[in-house]
Amino acid sequence: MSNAYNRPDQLSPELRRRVLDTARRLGYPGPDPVARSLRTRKAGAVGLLLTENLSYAFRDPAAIGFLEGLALACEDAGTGLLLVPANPEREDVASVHRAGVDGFVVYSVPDDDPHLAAVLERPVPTVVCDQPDLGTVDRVGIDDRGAMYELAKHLIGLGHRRIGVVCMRLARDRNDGFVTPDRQHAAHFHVQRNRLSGLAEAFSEAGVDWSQVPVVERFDHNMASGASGAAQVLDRDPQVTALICTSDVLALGAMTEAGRRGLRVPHDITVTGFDGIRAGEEAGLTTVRQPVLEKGRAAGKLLLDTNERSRPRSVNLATELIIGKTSAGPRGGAEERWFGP
Amino acid sequence: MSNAYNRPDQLSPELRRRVLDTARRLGYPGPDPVARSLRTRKAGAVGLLLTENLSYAFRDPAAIGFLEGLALACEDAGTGLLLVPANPEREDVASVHRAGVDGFVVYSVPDDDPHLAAVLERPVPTVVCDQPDLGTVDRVGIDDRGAMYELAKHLIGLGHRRIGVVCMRLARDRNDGFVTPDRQHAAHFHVQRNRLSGLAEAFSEAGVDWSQVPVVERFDHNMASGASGAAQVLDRDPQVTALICTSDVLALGAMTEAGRRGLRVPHDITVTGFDGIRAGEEAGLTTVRQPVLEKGRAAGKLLLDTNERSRPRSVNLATELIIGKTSAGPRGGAEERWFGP
DNA sequence: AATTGGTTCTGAACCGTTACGGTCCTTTCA
DNA sequence: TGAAAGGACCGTAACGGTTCAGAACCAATT
Repeated sequence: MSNAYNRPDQLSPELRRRVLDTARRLGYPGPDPVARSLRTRKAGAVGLLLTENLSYAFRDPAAIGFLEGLALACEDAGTGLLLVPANPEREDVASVHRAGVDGFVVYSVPDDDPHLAAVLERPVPTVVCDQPDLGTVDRVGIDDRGAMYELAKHLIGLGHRRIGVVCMRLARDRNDGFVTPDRQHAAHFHVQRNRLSGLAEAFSEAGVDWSQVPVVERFDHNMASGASGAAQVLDRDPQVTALICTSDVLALGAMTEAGRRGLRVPHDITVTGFDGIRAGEEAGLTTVRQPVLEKGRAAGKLLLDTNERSRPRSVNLATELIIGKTSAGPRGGAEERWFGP
Repeated sequence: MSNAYNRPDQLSPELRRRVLDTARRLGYPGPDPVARSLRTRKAGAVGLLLTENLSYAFRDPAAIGFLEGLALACEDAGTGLLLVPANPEREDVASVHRAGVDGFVVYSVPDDDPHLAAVLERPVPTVVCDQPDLGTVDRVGIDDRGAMYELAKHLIGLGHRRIGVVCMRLARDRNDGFVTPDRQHAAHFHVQRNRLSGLAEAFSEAGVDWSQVPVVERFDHNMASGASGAAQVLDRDPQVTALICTSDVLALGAMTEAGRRGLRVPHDITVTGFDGIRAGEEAGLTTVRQPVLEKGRAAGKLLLDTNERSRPRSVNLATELIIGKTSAGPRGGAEERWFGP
């Protein structure tokens, strides 16, 4: 039977025809994919674990880019891509246990996420993305710390010393508000922790007391969060000359808030982002561009690469500092004078 | 063993602990999801079939919205979402056969697609989206024909009689160029066929000879296609007063091309789209808004609804005509005079 | 005629789980 | 004290394929 479907060369055409005929007559719907998977130990799909609600993946431009790249790699290999529902609110990891997949890609989850732990217990290859190097599984990421350090150096060169920061969530608990240095240091999101640490290092080197810098955290990642985060920073210290956001989406929201307050960007205030999404590009945002699509594709390639893997591989992709139209010297600062009246 | 993991009430805590202990000691990685699926006849996932390359789904705003809605529904039900790789170039339907899923959602594929046929042969519930009503499976869609008819009536009311059309691919073969009425009528994409037919009906009623209207088809769905399609129409007949596009993406491209030719929208030429995507909204595009997210959610709900289903259900969602800033009366036409000098 | 070689076909084992029914032991009540 | 009832535990049979060993058959060679 199995041979009739999958191995036509093993039997005579005549028998094959007869088998298939009676199969159809009996209403046999073709080999069951699950039974096949059990026997062959191949599911023909890779699982994607996201910390956010599944639907969030389709709302964040950077996540969409990552998905596109990952889908590209899956497509090339002819495997399916299973989006695993991992509600961050619940501790329920059953969805991870139930996922019939040949491997997992884990995208930007907090390092203490129970879903991540559940994935690592599964005896299948795994690639983590935007996570710390676990040493046991493959990793894809960028140098968040170095990239942010470079961006900070740019701002310092422009003369900024009094700054504010708006960042994404730092842990699984909701904490919309100012962030203590302790919380920054202990952040469970690798990406955010390293971006903040890059900033802290650069500004500390420039003589800024980092513990006095207002850093505001937002749980939800959307423009509204960027706007309200910027508002909170500006309420605390209206004198800041630059708002550094750890994502473009937040930065776009921050620009909205600046406009609402009559602050011109970059004349009155500098705003920077991170990611290099399309909307930011159109707004001329100063940011760090990271190859999100390539990141997804690299993750997929790593996972689906059947070659002998000696030890876990770690891939760092290159980023690019984009100097846009949203950064300039502080009001009355050095840069300003070159063009000013 | 199974009970220790899944049915703690069936055995004493002491035994459970002992079982789990030795399991860990033996390096048992937990129940195998595939074997479980085979036994319980539940895969815990639904499959999504797209006609395009998988990665396309993450590039088209309307598709992204649909995916978001579908993901929302899956999330609510705690099921995974398997993206089935169905390369339209190849006739290879193995990916459909290999997909271990409890049901399929089929999104906007040509009605003669072999992948669709393969899905319908599988003994699992199916929901088709933006497809003709097959009578045998659930369906979700909109009244493409009626919506486009209404949009056409709006343009006719403005005074447009000399129009051009840019549409998406009408069949599986690439045919970038003008479309004969025959090909329009025989289009294998339900959505495109009905939108064109709505247009044809409205303009015929207004005394326009539809067979003389330039209709240009583009295989790839992106802004560049919209631009080149518009160019082809305008080259054929520079006198057209309105460019009707069957999607917002194409319309945005058409507007780019108009600008390139020094044509002001809507003063010199009217451009309309279909879908109601964000970028179109920002551009003030006259279009038909369809609830893409709701469409995805409805498809998921229909599929995951375990209630007794009497006969296949068919859901039509409401659309809304959006009169934007890209439509006005033709040059020197009636509308123009009201505001003109 | 017996051996060899090759092809086609059949049957059984196995993949890892869950569902089900049976055994055994303990408790309860007449 | 004995029978009935109930709970805990265990063994086994599917689920539906794939794979592989070997049987059966036929033709060619010795």
